[in-house]
Amino acid sequence: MTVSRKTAERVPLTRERVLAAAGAIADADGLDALTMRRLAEDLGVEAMSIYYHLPNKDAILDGLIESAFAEIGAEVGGSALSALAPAGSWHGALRARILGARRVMLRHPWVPALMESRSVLVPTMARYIDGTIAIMHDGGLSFDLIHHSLHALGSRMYGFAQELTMDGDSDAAPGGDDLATMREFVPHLAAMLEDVVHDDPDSTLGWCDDQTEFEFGLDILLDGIARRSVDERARR
Amino acid sequence: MTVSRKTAERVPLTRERVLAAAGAIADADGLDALTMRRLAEDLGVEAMSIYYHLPNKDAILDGLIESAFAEIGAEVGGSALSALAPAGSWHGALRARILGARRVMLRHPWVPALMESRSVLVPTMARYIDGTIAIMHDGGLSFDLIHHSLHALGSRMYGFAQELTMDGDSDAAPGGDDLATMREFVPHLAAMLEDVVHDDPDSTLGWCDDQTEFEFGLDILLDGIARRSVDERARR
DNA sequence: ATGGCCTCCTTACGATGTAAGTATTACGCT
DNA sequence: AGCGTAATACTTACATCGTAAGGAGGCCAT
Repeated sequence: MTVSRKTAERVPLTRERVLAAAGAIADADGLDALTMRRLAEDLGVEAMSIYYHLPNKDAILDGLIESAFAEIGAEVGGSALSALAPAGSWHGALRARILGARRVMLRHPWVPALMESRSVLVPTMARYIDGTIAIMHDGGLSFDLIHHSLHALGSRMYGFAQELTMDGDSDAAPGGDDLATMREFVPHLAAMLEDVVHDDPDSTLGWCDDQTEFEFGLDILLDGIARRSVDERARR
Repeated sequence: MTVSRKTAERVPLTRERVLAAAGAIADADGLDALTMRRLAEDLGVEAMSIYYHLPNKDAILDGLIESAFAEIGAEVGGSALSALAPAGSWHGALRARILGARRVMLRHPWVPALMESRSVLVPTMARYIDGTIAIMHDGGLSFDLIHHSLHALGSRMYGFAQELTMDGDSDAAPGGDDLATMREFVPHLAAMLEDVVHDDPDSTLGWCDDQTEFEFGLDILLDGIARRSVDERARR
C-alpha cells in the first residue's frame, strides 16, 4: 500500500513543472509573490529541493522569460509567418506580430517588469527578434535601418511600452481638490487633464485607452521607419 | 572640549543630507548598494536614526526621483523656457528639453530603473511634465494630441528609452563561435550583426552608439507627431 | 535641579535567497 | 527478495534586508 500510494502520488519535480508553477504564481499574485518558499509550497515540496533542478532563482526568472516568448512564438505563428507576408507589406506583418506579442503580455502582465530587471537574451526571445528582423529584411529594409528601427521601437517591439507595468488605478483622473492644487503648480498638466476628460465624459477614471495609446505610438514609429526606408532607396 | 567637539562635529541629520548621501551611493555603486545600513554608515550614524527623518526606504527612493527631476529642471531652465521658444518651433524646444533631461540621466544611470520600479508622480517630476506640455501646447498642439504624444514618447520623454538601463558590455558583438551557432538558430539576427559591424569596422565591441540610436527613435516620433498635428489643423 | 522634547541608538523580528550536509527513494544487479 | 548506488528531496543554518519597539543622552525653559 505504501508503495502503490507513493508511485501513484509522486510526480517527479522537473524544470518544466517548476517553471509552470512559477508562472502560475506570477499570473495569480504577481512577481513579488514568487518566492522560493511559496513556489515550493505550491509544488508540494521543500524550498531547497528546487535547487536540484534549477541552479538559483535567477535561472527561474530567465526561464519564465523563455516560456513567455515561447508562448509569443505560438501566438504569432513562428518563423513561417514571414513567408506569408506579401513583399512590401512588412509594415502590416510587423504590426500583426507586435500586437500578437502584446496579447501574450496582457495575459502575463509581469513579463515587462521581469524583462527590464533581467537583461538577458534567452533563446526563444532571440528567435522572436530574429523573426522580427526577417519580416523587415524581407520587406527590403537594410540591416542598418532595421538595427536603428529596433532601437527606436524599443520595448514596443515586445508588445508593451511601460504602461502595461502600471496598475490601472494609477491613471485615475484626479478629483476636485487635487485639480485645484494642480492648477496652481502644474497648470498645463491640469488643463490637459480637464480637456481630455471633457472630450470623453464617460471615462471619469481610467481615462486612457491603453490599446489606443499603444497603437498611436506604434503607428508613428512605423510610419517614420517606412518614410526613412523610402529615403534610403531613393538615395541609391 | 567635549562640548566644543560635539557642537563642531555634529552636523544634524536632515532629509536633504540623507537624500544627498543616498544619491551619492547610487551614483558610485548602483541602486543595489543603497541599503539602509550602508546609507547610515556613510552618514556616520546608525541605520534606525534615518527613520526619524524619512518614514521608510520608499520615501528615500521617491526623494531620489524628486532630486533627479530637480536637477533636470535646473538643466533645462525651468518653466521660463517655453517663453523663449518662437511659435511653431515647439519641435526644437521639446527636443532640447528631452536631450537636457537625458544629460541628467546619463549622470545618474540608476534613475530610469528607479522610475520604473516606483510608479509615483513626485512634484518636481510633475513640473517637468507640465513644462513639456506647455511647450507642445504653446506650439499649437491640441491637448488630445499632446496626451497621445506623451504616451507615444513614453520613457523617451524623460531622456531615456531602456538602453540606458543596460550596461555597456551587454551590447558587445559576439565572437566567432557564438556567431556560428547564431547563424543556425537566429540567421537574420546574425546577418544583421555582421552587416552592421562590417559597416563600422572600428567598433568590434559596443557597436551601437546610444546617442545616435536615441536621436533616431526620437526624431521618428517627433516627425510623426508633427505630421499628425498638421492633419489635425487641416481637418478644422 | 527638573521635567519634557528632540534626536539618535540598541535590540530584535520576520522575510528572503541559498550554502552545506543528510535522509530517502527508485532501480538495476545479483 | 535483497542490496548498493545514484538520483532526488529534506533539514538546518546563515547573511542580508527593511523596520517595529522602546530606551538613552543632550538641550532648553521653568
